[in-house]
Amino acid sequence: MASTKAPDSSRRSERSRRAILEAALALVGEVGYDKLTVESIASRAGVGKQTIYRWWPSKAAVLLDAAGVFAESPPAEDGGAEDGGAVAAVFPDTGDLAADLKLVLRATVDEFHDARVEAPMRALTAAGATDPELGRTFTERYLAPALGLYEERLRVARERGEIGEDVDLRVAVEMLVGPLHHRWLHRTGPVTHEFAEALVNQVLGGIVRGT
Amino acid sequence: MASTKAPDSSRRSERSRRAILEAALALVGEVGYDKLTVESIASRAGVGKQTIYRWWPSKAAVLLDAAGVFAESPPAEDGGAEDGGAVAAVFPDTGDLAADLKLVLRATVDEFHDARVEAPMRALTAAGATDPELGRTFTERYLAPALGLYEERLRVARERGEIGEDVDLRVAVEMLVGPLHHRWLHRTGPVTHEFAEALVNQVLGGIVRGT
Amino acid sequence: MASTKAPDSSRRSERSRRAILEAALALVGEVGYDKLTVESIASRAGVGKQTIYRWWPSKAAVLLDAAGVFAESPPAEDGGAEDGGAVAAVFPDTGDLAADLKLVLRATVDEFHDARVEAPMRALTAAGATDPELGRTFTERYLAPALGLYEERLRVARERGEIGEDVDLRVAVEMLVGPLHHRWLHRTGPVTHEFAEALVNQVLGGIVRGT
Amino acid sequence: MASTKAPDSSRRSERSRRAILEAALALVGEVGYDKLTVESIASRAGVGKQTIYRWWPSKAAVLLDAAGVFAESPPAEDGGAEDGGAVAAVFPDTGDLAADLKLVLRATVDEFHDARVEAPMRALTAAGATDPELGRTFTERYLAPALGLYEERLRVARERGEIGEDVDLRVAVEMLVGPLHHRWLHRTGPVTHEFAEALVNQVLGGIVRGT
DNA sequence: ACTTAAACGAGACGGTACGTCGAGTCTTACC
DNA sequence: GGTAAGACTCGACGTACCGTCTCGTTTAAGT
Repeated sequence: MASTKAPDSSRRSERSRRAILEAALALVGEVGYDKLTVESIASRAGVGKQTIYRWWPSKAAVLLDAAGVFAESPPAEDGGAEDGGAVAAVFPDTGDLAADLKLVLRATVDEFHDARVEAPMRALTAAGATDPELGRTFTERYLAPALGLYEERLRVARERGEIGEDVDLRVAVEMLVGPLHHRWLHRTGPVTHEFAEALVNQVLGGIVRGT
Repeated sequence: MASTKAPDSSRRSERSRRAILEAALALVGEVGYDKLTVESIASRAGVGKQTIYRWWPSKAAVLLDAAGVFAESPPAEDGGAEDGGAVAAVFPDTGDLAADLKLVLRATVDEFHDARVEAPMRALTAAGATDPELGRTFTERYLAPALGLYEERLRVARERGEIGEDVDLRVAVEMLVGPLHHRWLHRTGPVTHEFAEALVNQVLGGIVRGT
Repeated sequence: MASTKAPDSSRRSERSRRAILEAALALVGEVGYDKLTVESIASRAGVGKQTIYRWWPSKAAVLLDAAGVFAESPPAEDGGAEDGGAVAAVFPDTGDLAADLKLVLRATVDEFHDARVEAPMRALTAAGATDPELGRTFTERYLAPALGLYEERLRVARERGEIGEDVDLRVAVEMLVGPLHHRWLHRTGPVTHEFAEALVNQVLGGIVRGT
Repeated sequence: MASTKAPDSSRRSERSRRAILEAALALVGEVGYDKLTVESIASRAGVGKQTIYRWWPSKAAVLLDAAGVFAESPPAEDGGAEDGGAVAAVFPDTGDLAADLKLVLRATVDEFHDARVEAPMRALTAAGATDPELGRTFTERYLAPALGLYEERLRVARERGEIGEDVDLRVAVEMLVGPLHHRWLHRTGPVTHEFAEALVNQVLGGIVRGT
């Protein structure tokens, strides 16, 4: 079932692979996505251009993989809250739904302010907005799993009777995540811990005047 | 006293201006943002490249203006719900807040499915994600005014006592708009009228079990 | 009858044209034909690559034109013996055929030793050997006219009764020019004035023992 | 005492060697010298690139050896006139110098029209024109021995008193061979048996009117 | 026959140059 | 002086080969 010209991945140079991903990550932070060139990645990584084109179809795809490098190892200094890469992580469950959500959203706010995260994130968002295939991959690989964790936590809450039976959890997840992303992406207001907390409060409680 | 470089806008060719904006709009729909080139816009518009560079700093800026052309005249066949361009429009106020919000969000859903709107919208979102200046302009010119209309409507509702005194209206607006944009942008789920309605219901009522 | 994409030669930059031809000529002398690259020509000439590709189909074609630059003007310090470029020149006719031929062939020998001439000549010979189209052009443009001058001089000599009626003049021309080129090209022996003179003597008189 | 890098030629694969030479010969005929690549030779020969680089320094060197394959065995159907490869052959000596020269030159004309010979010959001529080292080798290996045979035949003729004492035989040889090569290489005229015969006649008899 | 080191096929690697595309600037002729 | 046209310099594209460098896998000489 292999494609007609697939390179032999067993002979792939791990050294080059990492150098490329790290160069891409560094450069997108330095010069931005539009001015990021495959040539500059190759040169920074000390690699031939062909080695990039052999394994990735576009600079966006490189960045997509590069984003995954985060989750793997490098800046893993703390012990658990790396929910951005959010592949293997588990959502906190202290029993207090509001507190758990606030914790996670506050962490997301922090990530949005981390330049090492923001640049590739904006780059991938931009690329995915325009290129459906890439967008789909990005969503499947990183976004959907993260949203799944939210949903799971909400489901548990519902089983505990904390959430209404008729609530659509997918919608609820997007109510938590969407506004934060929206404000960050479009700069419609300050992205702060306060915003995250107000958001959780209003999502949980609704905005209409209580009876 | 005229500066050495400022073009004299009084002698500007309106004919060329419109041709350029329409060509840009048409082309972004046909080939996508990445493959949209200034040269192709010039050629399609029957215009010299210099005429584009004289009046706009980048292809994104052209698109930014082109998006405004929508609101002005061409596809204005219906009677009120053109909130995407949303420059001069007024938010409906039938007295029923939920119904009004659903009406507007349903119209937004429809716009998201209109190919003439979606391509430039994604293009501008992508461009704005990466280019802060352009993003800021996009937000100020189109997004902020639209959000302002939401906020105004909510403020009226609060004055009527329908909304809690301690609700942050900016946050509330983003709770309505953010999830819809998020789902559209990242394709995390179907963008439907049902989604819009469930969203309004859950935003207004919250998701925690009522006492 | 114009081709589909012919550039407008009336707007061509003469400055760039000369810079390209001179750079090509200089470089082929410095690094040889095989290592001569279009990129290096462009860079040396201070010109975009595209400007080369716009006007010439290959580096060989550039060199072909560059060879013509010789005949035009630059190293024209003397007053008549520039028989290498030999486009407008006239064959000497002092009345003494042998002397005239020796004069010209000696000049050719000198040119073969002039590095400014040898490098492009070898380059064009090599390119023409392999690329029939280019070879044909080279022959028509430079070689055939030069040979024509020889033939003309021989014809005059025949009219004076100095050459046998049944002699094929084209063959005779090649008997004069071929051996010199052959020895130069294949390095089968020293290319000297003595060789040129012996050649003329033996061509005129033949090699079989006189009756 | 064995050097660190010299490959052990006793273990060399004769199978690969022949496959490479034949592939090179076939390919240079099909695509020409410039487009002939080491990679294509390797692929056609079913051989690793390294096996070529281990034994030859360049594609020209491969071709140089490949040319020798001719003389060895494959197209040797006739009985004597294979003077192109001309390694072990002997010049005919029927006693009639003119006839012998015409025989050989006519055979050379035929070879120039044989596509299996022409392509590699032009390739090697081109390569040798530009690369002095290779050119020297080509001349020493193939050309000089062939010219030596001519010279030998002429020397015999001189000893028989058929050729003038003061004739320079090296020059005479080049008078026979040079014009033919020149006309073939530069396409300055038809390369025919008639040309070969006129050439021999005029070389022997000279072109000035007999007293 | 068994061992073992070199040659082998394959092909990934760091590079250089290719020929093309488009960006943004500049020039020319026209209106 | 704005405009259509398009040539210009520049930089990046994605591809093709270069010559080098591992990888297993033959394969043939020496035990």
